Amino acid sequence: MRICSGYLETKRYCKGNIILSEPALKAFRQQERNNRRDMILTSARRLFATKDFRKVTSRQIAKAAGVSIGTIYNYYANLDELFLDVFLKNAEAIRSLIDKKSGNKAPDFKTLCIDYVAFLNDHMTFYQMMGYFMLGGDLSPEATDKLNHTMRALMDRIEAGMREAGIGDDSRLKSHALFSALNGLMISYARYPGRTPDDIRAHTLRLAELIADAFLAGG
Amino acid sequence: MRICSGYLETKRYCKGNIILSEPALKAFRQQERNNRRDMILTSARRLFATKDFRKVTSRQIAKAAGVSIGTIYNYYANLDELFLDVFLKNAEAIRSLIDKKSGNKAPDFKTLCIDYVAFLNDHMTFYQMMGYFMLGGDLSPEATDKLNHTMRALMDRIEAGMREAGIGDDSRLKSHALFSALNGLMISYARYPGRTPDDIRAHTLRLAELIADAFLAGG
Amino acid sequence: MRICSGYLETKRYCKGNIILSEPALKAFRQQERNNRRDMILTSARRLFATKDFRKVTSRQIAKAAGVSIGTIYNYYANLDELFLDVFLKNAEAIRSLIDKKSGNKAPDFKTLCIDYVAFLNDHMTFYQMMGYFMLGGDLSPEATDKLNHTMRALMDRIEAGMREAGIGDDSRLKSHALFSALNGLMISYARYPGRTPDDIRAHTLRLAELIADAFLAGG
Amino acid sequence: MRICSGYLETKRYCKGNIILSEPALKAFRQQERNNRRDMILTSARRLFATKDFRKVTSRQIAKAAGVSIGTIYNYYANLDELFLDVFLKNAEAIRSLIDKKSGNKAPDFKTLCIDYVAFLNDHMTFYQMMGYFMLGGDLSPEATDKLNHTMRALMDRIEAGMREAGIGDDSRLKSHALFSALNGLMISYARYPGRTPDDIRAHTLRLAELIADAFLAGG
DNA sequence: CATGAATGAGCCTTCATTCAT
DNA sequence: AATGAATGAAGGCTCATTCAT
Repeated sequence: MRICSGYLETKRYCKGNIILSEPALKAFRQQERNNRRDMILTSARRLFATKDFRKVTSRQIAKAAGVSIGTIYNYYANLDELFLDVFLKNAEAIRSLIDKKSGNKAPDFKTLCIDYVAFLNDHMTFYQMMGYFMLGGDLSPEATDKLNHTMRALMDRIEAGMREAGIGDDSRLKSHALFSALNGLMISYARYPGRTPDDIRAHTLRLAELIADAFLAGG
Repeated sequence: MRICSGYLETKRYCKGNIILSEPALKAFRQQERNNRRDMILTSARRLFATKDFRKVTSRQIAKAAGVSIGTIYNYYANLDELFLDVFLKNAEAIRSLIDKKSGNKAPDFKTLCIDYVAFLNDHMTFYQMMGYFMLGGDLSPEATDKLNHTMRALMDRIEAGMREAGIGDDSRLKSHALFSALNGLMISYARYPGRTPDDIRAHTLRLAELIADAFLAGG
Repeated sequence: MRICSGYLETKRYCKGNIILSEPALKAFRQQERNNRRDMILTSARRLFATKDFRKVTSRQIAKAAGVSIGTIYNYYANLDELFLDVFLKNAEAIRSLIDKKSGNKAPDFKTLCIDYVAFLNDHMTFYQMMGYFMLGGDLSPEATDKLNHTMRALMDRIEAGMREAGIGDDSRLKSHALFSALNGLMISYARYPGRTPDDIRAHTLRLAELIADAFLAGG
Repeated sequence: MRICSGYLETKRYCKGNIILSEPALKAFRQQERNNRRDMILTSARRLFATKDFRKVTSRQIAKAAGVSIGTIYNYYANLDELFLDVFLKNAEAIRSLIDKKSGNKAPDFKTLCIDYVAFLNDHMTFYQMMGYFMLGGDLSPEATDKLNHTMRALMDRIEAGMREAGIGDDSRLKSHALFSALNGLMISYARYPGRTPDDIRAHTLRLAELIADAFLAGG
C-alpha cells in the first residue's frame, strides 16, 4: 500500500519505508553524512596500514571506501585534509587509550611511555604523518589549529604522567623532551635493517623503558 | 728490437697551456669528474635548504647545478641515489665536526648532544632524509649498506661520549636511546607553529640539554 | 509497509531534452564510453596510415583523437594495448570481409588469397604490427590470448578455403604455409625501391596469384 | 736499442717495434681501421643474437666491442648504418653458404629453401632487420643501393635454384614468390606461443619443404 | 683517430582535482 | 549529494649524437 503521493512531498519525506518529519530528515541526512565520512576515514586508515600513505592515491581510497572519487572531495577539500583527519583520529585513539587505562587518576608514567611506543609500532602511519605534517606539510591555518590542539591534548597527558611520577620541576619542558625522545625511537629504528617488526617492537620498547628510567632518575 | 725512443712514445696532452702526461691526464679527468659530481651534490644541498627535498625535481637540480638533466644521470643512477649522497655527506659532516671538537679524546657528552641538535637545526634536510630513508625509501642493497655504515659510525661517537661521561652499563643500548631522543626533537618541534627558527633552535637546544642531563642522572 | 508510490521513487535523469530512466542512463554512458574508445582507436588507425606506428606518440594520438593524454590511459593501460587493439580491429576487418564475400559457403581459395594481400597493401599497419607483436612485443598473458584467438580465427578461414579448393591433405599445415607465404609478400616488397604503391600492389597481387596456383597445383 | 729519433719521424713511422715506410704505414692503418670496424660489426651481431636489435643501445655496442661510443661514429654515420651493415653481413653469409654448398653448379632447390629457413631461425636479427629496413627504415640513397644490391644477389641464387629444378617459366617472378613465402614463415611463427625455439625450427622447416613442393608441383 | 662526458628533446605514464550529469 | 570520465601539468628517465680534448 503506497500512499506517499505528490502533494505530500512538500511536507514529508520517504526514506525506505518510513515517513520522516523535516527535522528528523535533516538529522538523518547529517547522520548519513557522518557515516559516509567515517567510512572514507576508516577505509583510508586501513589502507595506510598496508602501505606508505604518500603512495596511496585518491582512486585507491575511493575504491576501498566503496565510494566514487568525487565523493571524497565532498567531504574533504583535498587529500591532505583527509590525511590530517586520519592523523588526528589516531592521535585521539592513543589519547583515549591512555585515558581509559588511567581512569580518573593521572596516568602511570612508565605505562604511558610503553603504551605510546607500542602504539607507534602499531600505527606507523601515525608516525609517518607526524613527520609529514611537522616537517613538510602546507596546512591551512584551520588545519594547523586542529593539529596543535590535538597535539597539546596529547602532551597534557604526558605532563600529567610526569607530575604523577614526581617529576615536578619544569614538567612542561620535560614532557616535551620525553615526547620527543619517544618519537625519535621510530625514526631511528622503524626499519632497522634485518630486523623483523617484532624485533623492532621489542627493541623500541626496551629503549622506551630506558628513556623513562632516565627521566625518572633525572627528575 | 725497440727502436722508438722513449720520450717519443709517450703521448702528451695539452690542457690549457700545460702539457700533461697520460697518467696526469687521467688524474685530471678524475678530478674533473669529482668536481662536477660535487657541484651537483652541492647544488642539490643548497636547493634542499630552501624547500622540501621530496619536491625538488631533476630539472631543478640540473638548473641549479648548471648542467643538463642527463648529466645528473651520468653521476647518479637515479634521484634517490643523489638524495642518499646528500644525506651521507651531511652525516659525515656532523661526524667530522664531532671528531674535530674532541680531538683525540672521547667527545664530551653534553657538547656532543648540543652539537648534534644544533646541526639538525641547521640541516633540516639531513633530518628529513633520515625519515625518508629510515621509514620509506626503497634503497638498493649497496645503498643500504652505505647508509648503515654511516649511521653506525655516528652512533659510535655517541657511545664513546657516553662512556666518557661514565655511563658504562649498556652503553650501546643507551646510545641508541639517546640518539633517538635527540632525533625526536626535530620531528616534534621543527615546525612548531608560530615560532621562528631561532625560537625553535633555542627550545630544542634547551631540551637537548635536558635529555643529556636525564641520561647523565640515569646513567 | 511501502508507502512511497512507484513512479516517484524512480530517479530520472535528463540528457539534453530527453528524460532517461536509470538503466537507460547506464546504457547511454556505456555507449558514450564505447564511442570515445572508438574515437581513440580510429584516430590511431588513421595516424598509423601516415607513419610507422612505432614512432607515433601518446601526444600525437591524443591530439588526433581530440582528447587529452590522460584520456587515452582511461581506456588503455598503455600504448601497447592500444596498438594491439588496432591490430585486432584490422584482423577482424579482414576476416569479416572474407566472411561477407563467401556468404555461408566456404571462401573461394584464390579470391581469398588476393583479398588478403590487397588488404595488406591497404593496411600496412596491420602488417607492421603483426611483425611487432609476433617478433618482439612484450604482451600480457591476456593480450597474448586475444592475439592468438584472433589469428586462429583468420587461419580457420584460410583452411576452409583450402578444403573448398580440394586441398584436403594436411590442410592445417598447408594453410600455415600459405598464410606465411602471403605475409611474406609484404616484407619482401612493401617498400620495393623506386616503385609506387600501385606498382607494389600490382606486383604483390600477381605474386599472390602465383602462390595460390602453386598451392593448388601442389595440393 | 731505440733508434727512432726525432728527425726520422718525418719519413718513417714507428709501429710497435717495426719501422714502416709511408705506403706500408697507410696500408697498416687501413688494416687497423678495417679490423676495428669489423670488431664493432661482429660485437654488434653477437649482441643482436641475445636481444632485439631495436633495444640495443650505442653504449652497449661500444662496451661489447671494447671501444668508446665515439669510435662507433667514426665508422658509421649513425646506428642505422651499423644495423644495415649487420644485415648485409648476414645476407652475405647466407649467400656464401648457398654458394659453398652448390659449388660451381646451380643450387639444389629444396636444399636451398631449407637452408634459408634454417638460417632465418638461427639469425632472427637478420629477419627482424629485413622487416625494419623493408617496412620502416629511412635509409640514405647509398644505403638503399647497398641493400638492393645485396638482396638482388640473394634472389639470383634462388632463381638459379628454380631453373635448376626445371621451373623455367617466369622464374624471376616465381623466385620472388618463393622468397616471400619463405620469409613469411618467420613472421607467422617466430614466436608461436608455447613453442620452444626447437619446435618452431621444426615447424618452419616442415613448412619450407611444403612450400618448395608446392612450387615444384606448380612449376 | 679515440675518447666519453655532456646534451636535451622527447618519451610514457601518473594522479589530484574538476565538473557536467 | 554522488558520480567518475576528462584533464594536462609534471615527473623521472633514456639515449643517439656531438665535440673538446
